[in-house]
Amino acid sequence: MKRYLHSLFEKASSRLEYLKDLTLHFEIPPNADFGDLSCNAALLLSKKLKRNPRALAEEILSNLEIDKSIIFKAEIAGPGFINFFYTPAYANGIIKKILLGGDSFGRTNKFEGKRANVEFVSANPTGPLTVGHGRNAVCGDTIANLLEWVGYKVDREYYFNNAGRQMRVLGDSVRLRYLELLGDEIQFPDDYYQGEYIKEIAEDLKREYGDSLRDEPAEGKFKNKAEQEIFADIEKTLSSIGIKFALFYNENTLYQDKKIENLLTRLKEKNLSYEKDGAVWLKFSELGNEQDKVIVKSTGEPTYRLPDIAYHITKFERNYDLIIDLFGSDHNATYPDVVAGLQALGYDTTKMKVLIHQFVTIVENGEIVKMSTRKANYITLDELVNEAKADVVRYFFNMRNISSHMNFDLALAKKQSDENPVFYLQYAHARICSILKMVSEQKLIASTDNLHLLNTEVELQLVKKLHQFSEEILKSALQYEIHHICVYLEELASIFHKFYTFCRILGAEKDLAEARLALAGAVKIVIKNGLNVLGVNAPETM
RNA sequence: GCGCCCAUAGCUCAAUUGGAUAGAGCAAUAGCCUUCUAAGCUAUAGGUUAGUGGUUCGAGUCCACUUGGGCGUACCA
Repeated sequence: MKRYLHSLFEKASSRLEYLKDLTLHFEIPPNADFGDLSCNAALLLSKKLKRNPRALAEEILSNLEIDKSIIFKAEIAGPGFINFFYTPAYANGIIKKILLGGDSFGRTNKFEGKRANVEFVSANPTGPLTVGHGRNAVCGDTIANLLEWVGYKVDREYYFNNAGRQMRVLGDSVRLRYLELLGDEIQFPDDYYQGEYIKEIAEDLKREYGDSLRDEPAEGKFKNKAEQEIFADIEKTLSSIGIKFALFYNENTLYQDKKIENLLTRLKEKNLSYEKDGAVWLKFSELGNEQDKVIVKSTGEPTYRLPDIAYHITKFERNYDLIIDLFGSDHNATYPDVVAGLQALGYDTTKMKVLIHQFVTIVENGEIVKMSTRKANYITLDELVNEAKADVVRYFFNMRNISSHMNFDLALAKKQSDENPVFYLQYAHARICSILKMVSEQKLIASTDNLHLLNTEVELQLVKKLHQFSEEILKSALQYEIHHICVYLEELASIFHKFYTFCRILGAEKDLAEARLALAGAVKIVIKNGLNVLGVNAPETM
């Protein structure tokens, strides 16, 4: 429909000069009295042309050659909006399109042939994933889904580091717990990993090797075993909420492949780095950032910025058209340096999109739970999934704008209460499935032959809501804002539940029943496809 | 101190490049199951969009300041 309206304005612009360099926006008005689509062109132009907006609207409207079979009414309202009203015949056409499109209705090929890389989670294997990681995991996966729905070929990627101080401490934590199991007296430092899982890993080692690891260094079997077991758990947790990564990129390979070394050379050649106090510094201040930062410590060890830049270079070398990083807000100070570095080296950073999500505040019994992997003070994602079900967890994280600070009330999540609207959506889907089962025993078959019989208020509303789905997908994908899908689905389900209450199928006259059946079938497809994007199941019964 | 993010109904959150009467769910109150699943529907109530000023035809949205919170601000990642 928007395409049609654009073409109308296109034609009119041959007579009205001022329409030529205007980017038109059609939006869905807040109120049905204002039509199905609304255009604020006159309001925008009135400022530029210094003319009365309503008069401008009159002039524009009289120059539009509207096809009455598509739009039966177009009128000026309020300060100068032009409101368009669809004919029911046009509106009903969407039902056929949806039934025809089926599982892929809503997909577009806008970005066909393009490749995207979405990096998310990227937690180092030092402990189980927490509820805090859940938001990153779910949102990242859903963004990847959305990109696939608009045509991208998407690689989900997990970046991790199994070297460095954190991992040394991890290995030594396991070593101490192992010695403890052998009966040694140990001093377990406060800043070591306190979690029970460390003891479990130590037990596994004892079972496997007996006491033969007494003189094993922390960074040998202890660290390796820890990494291996923790990573296995992380993958299992992710898989329990339907997330599977195509690629795991280990920071170590950057050293093995000499990418760090090469990067240092390039930075030096470009005169972007210098030595001071025995360390290597990068001239971030010259690149527009706050201050110069150390990239190689005086000990010879790189800081995280250097491998981060090297890592992103590999993404550019792998020729992605779109590179997405999803981080928690604790990274908001680090990514500008990485971007600046890449840009200085000549990479097209407009291909990159860094998304920052705000933290989840865990609330239990009215108190805020502070989480720390080190102190073993956390609630794992596993616990949450076990108690609240994967669908609830996914929906909960999907339904909020990632830039909003969200509270997660554990008690509520565990209760599986109506607080979580995912049931509302799933219930709508289950109700439709139930109807379909019923009618198959009768002699009713969904038909699009008599859609004009769908003429009650709620039926028309439902049809018009269906029109918006494809656009919601596209808009959400372009803005990387997944919560729009949830808002849309809740609105759709709400109208459907009204329809279910007021528009009976069984018992209605045959032609009407079959038309309503077609409408219900279309709603089922859209709800299922929407939930599919969110990674949430659409159950047939509840 | 400085930087980024945030503040909307009792609670959790929406609000389409700045647009029309700020909307949902939960909680509350009052109704609706002999008829396709009541995890549903209907109705009522709930707001100085943290505060003050500014920009303009028009501000929850943009700007300035104030207040309150989150995250950063390392030769940690």
